[in-house]
Amino acid sequence: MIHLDAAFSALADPTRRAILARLTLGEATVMELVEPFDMTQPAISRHLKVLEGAGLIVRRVDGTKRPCRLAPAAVTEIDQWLAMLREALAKNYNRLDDVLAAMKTEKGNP
Amino acid sequence: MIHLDAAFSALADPTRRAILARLTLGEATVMELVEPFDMTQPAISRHLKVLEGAGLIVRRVDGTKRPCRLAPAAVTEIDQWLAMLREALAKNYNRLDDVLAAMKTEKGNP
DNA sequence: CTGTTATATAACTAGTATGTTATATATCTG
DNA sequence: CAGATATATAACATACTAGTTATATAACAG
Repeated sequence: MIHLDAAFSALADPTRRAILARLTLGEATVMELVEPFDMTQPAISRHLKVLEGAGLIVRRVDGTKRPCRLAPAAVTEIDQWLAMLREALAKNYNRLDDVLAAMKTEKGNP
Repeated sequence: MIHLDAAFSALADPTRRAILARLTLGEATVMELVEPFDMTQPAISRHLKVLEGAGLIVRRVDGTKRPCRLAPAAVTEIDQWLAMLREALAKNYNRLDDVLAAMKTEKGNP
């Protein structure tokens, strides 16, 4: 679980999430990614570096271009970590005493 | 998808992830959460505020205590958003041309 | 070789995050 | 009521983030 910090942190930025959304349509070069986002090329380049460092994308070299595409590594790690929360939430949902205790204190205290 | 920024950002911090992990075992008060983390109480209180703002936990009032437990809201949103990436990754996995193109450029360029 | 295109890096600024200590508030306990 | 306990808030320092402009590097086109 080495990437978790970097992965969640990378996903916390809306520009980076938008970049990932764009990449679901397929590979894109840096300039192709700069275009839709009203932002300078160095800014996007750094976002890409962050995404790459987090294991969310990979890049290949194609002449002077560096096409990016989605990578599975980080998503897998995140999924595994979230599984813990999902499991606990599912369990709590079935424990009525929690719910009842919450209702009791939210209403009138004795 | 209002919480996405806050949720991913909240999860980016290892202390907050550890708090959530602790909460999978069940409700805990602020002081109970302070204890295992070598950090002051105000620091934990703020982490809890962040987690609550992100929809990752909820708190009830029990006298002078404020027990926290996991909430499903944020996890659901995150899961929905990640579904997009998972889907795209699954699709790309089947597109051999991508893989071949990557292999070609990674080896010898003509 | 020269100019152009694609990308990366450096240096800087402004805003935000995270921790600390000190203090306020509210409930419990005797 | 008085003191103790549980939590929140304020004020502050430090460090990180994300953007900018200017510049470097490297490959392509002619």
